[in-house]
Amino acid sequence: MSDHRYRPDLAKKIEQRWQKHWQESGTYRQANPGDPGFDAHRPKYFGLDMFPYPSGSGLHVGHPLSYTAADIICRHYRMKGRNVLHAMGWDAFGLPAEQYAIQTGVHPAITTRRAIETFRGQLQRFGFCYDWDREFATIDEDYYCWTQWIFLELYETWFDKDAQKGRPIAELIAAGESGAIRIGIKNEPVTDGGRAWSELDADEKRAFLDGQRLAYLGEQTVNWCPKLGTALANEEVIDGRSERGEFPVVRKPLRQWMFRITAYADRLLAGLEDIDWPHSTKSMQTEWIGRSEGAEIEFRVVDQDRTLRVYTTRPDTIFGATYMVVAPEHELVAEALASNDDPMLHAYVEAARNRSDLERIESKEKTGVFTGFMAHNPATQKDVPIWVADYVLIGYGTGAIMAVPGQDQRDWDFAKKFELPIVRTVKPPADFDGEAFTEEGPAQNSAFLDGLGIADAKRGIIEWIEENGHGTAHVNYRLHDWLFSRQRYWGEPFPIVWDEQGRHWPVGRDALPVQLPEMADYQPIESDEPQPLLAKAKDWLYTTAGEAGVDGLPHDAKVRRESNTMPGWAGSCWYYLRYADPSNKERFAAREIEQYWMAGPDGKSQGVDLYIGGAEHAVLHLLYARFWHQVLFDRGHVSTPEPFGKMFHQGMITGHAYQRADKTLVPIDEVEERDGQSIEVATGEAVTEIVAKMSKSLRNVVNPDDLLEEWGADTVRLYVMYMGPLSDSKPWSTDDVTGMLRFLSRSWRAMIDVDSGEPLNAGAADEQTERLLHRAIAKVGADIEKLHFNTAIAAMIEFVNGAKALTADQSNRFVRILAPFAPHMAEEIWHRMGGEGSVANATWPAFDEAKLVDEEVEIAVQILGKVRSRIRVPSDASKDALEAAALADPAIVAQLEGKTVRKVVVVPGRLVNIVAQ
RNA sequence: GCCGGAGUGGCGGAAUUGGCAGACGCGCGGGAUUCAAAAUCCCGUUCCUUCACGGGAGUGUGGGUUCGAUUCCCACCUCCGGCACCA
Repeated sequence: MSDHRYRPDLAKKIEQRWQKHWQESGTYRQANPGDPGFDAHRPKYFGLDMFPYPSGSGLHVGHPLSYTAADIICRHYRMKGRNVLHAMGWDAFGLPAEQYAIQTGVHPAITTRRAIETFRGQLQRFGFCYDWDREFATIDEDYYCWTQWIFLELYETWFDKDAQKGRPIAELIAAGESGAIRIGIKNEPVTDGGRAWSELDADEKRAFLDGQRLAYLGEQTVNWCPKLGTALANEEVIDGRSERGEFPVVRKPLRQWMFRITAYADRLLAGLEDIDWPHSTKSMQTEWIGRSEGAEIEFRVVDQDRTLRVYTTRPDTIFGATYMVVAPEHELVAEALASNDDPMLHAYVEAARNRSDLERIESKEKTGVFTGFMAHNPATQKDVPIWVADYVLIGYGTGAIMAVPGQDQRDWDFAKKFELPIVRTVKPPADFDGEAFTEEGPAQNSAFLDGLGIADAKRGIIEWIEENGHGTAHVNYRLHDWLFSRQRYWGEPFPIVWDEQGRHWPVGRDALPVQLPEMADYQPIESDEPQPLLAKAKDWLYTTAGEAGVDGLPHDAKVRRESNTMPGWAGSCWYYLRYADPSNKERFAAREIEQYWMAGPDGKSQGVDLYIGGAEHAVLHLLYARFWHQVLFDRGHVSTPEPFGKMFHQGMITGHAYQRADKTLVPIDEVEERDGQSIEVATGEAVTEIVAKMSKSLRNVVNPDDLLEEWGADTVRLYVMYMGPLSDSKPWSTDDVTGMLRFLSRSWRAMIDVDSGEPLNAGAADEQTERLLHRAIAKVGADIEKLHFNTAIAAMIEFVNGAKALTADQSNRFVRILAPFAPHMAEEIWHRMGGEGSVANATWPAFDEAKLVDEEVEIAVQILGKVRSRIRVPSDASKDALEAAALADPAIVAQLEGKTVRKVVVVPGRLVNIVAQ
């Protein structure tokens, strides 16, 4: 009876022992520049995992998937001699934690800390090589102090358009004072025209500066979610519902803290070119930013003292603008309602207002009503009607368009329905039988533009528009400024106070953090009107300038704290920087430490070396974090222009479910296998097995704790990596896990005597085994770097299956390539074999190129592309030798009888193809 | 509708530059060991055809380029992800 076989029980014992040992001896602690024992000559590797949100329900199988991948990479580079930064922390502020606290009636500070404990415990049982000394949570005062500090940096930065760079507000003041800039009519900095800084009074100066800050108060139509009791960013609203909870969202004008992310639109686009990210994610960001070039054109409204400004990407078609359309929320509509009592108009606007975005999207049938106003088309000199219609959106461009039915299908549909005139200004080809013509063609019916192609016509008309004062060329973005305030409790307070005149003041850096007040009552106020929860904490809310640490006001001046909180994204925007230097009290991270881990010892690295995480954050976290990072870079606080040099998305782990004939789904526990058929127990009907998302309702969710209990961590790590390519979505199949346990068990048996538990050592090395080992070392190393973990594991399996008795030296090398994948087993064997220190610090084994090829190879001989025979030849056989050997092969000779050989194609080492007829 | 990605055995998947399709794992079949079972080990396992040797077909479908195509080109189908009246 062998007591030392590798089974789950032994695996768990080994795993617990080593996890304890690693923690106690600080095996995975990584020294920083300046620390004793730090080797500054080694290259760095910064492997980053997505910042987990510690929810009350614990880890999900998606976490171990991407975390194991990063763990293998980090362990591999460590063995290759790099300093590796790999840490874990907690994204702990935010709505879900607060919702969970409300459900359970326990304070979010408690539920969140508890959830963190659960998550940490679960992650530690996987044996990940995090440097736990670097752990922090966004709710730690030491951390959110710096989140507030970065907010103040954005507050004190303006974007210099000419330099395409964020600069300190102090430089803007200096430029004003020196006369280098003047203040234009739209309160923007200009070089000529406008007013001098000295002509402005104090309030005007303040308004000018506030209008330039990257963090500013904007009166905006925001996405208000009554159910969640908070406003949401555009990115958090999907089809008119909240991303979290899927509650209805309505539009509401609100004065809120905003980030001027639109100023960085071009920088955010340009930066994508320099980073190694999935193409799909780059294009999602590009589309989200939605840059387009065109013109803003002013149309005089007939008999009214106002103009109507439209944005168009096709100013060249202005001669075909036969009517105008404004969105129902456009201010001109309010004026129309006041001066026009047409019941149709009133009814339409009322209906449009009550129509949700969802309903608008669902029905593409064009609707609209004439407003009663006419606009003057400056190109045709004709007056055209202004309609209101909900196919024009208030949130894009100016909320108004010039309608050109001849060149725009939407306008065509509308014009047809309401019998509006259509003028084609681009000549379609003779055989064109479509409706609106949107392709390239010569201009017509367009006076001085006639005959020009679209690009030339655009240039010509923009010149004309600008010369005649009708408008200007304009670059438009779909991206909106980022709404940054939430009306909830569980978030970072803003480092801002309000004085009695209603002016806002920054809290001094020395007074940070502005602590989140303890509140017993954190129930949200479900309401149609925004009511920040922190306003209920009166003692905290009302204070003095001195107490709040505000410069520029008398010490005893009464102030009221900003009662909004930051959204969940705040903490995750910069956490990777804090991993570098998590306990720094003077700075978010010491300069030289940040520089080493982000830019590298040679300054050439583009931030994080590998960031593995889901694709669902493509336009949220990944865009926001880039924006903050670019601002910090412009202000000289970080050393790389981009935060994440390489990004990789893992696929989703799905589950199985069953489908009835009518396509409805059946949970897995309501189906039985009978005679090889899947039968729904309740009905006796046959159902088919399909792949479906894991969900509680289908009862196909896999719990990581159960997996660890049943198999042990090393087996589970191997299985999630072996399922398929990391980036693919793939179904969980518990039956397959056993294959990985068998592989580990065989590996163990190849190196350890299962009767005595002592390491095995064959007397002499078997040459074929040695070759297989070299091949495995080469393949595993190369595959890890390519993130091809499934084939790396297959290579190790092939080695173990093909190996004869191993020498101690062979075991020693094999256990080192196994170590990144199955670190506990590898550590155990390493020590039983008398290895020094931790296998995690052993060097990656070398291989000999010469041992990768066999001396003799079998190559295929084809006739007309079909394999007819195989011959064994020396692997370095020449072309001529191969051809001769192939033509001499008896099977080939027989096949060629009566045929003429026209050509022989020889690929050395691969095959011979004989063309014969 | 537009933009990505993907379609390979019963299942998950593998295939350097265009060069032996199905590595590796699961499952399944057969055998060894065992009183028996578990575990383990060995052999087999794309489909059709043949007693067999062998032959034929085959990487979503249809064409094309090539001595040779899972790989390149064209058209189409299906699935997944994203965007969607963006002027």
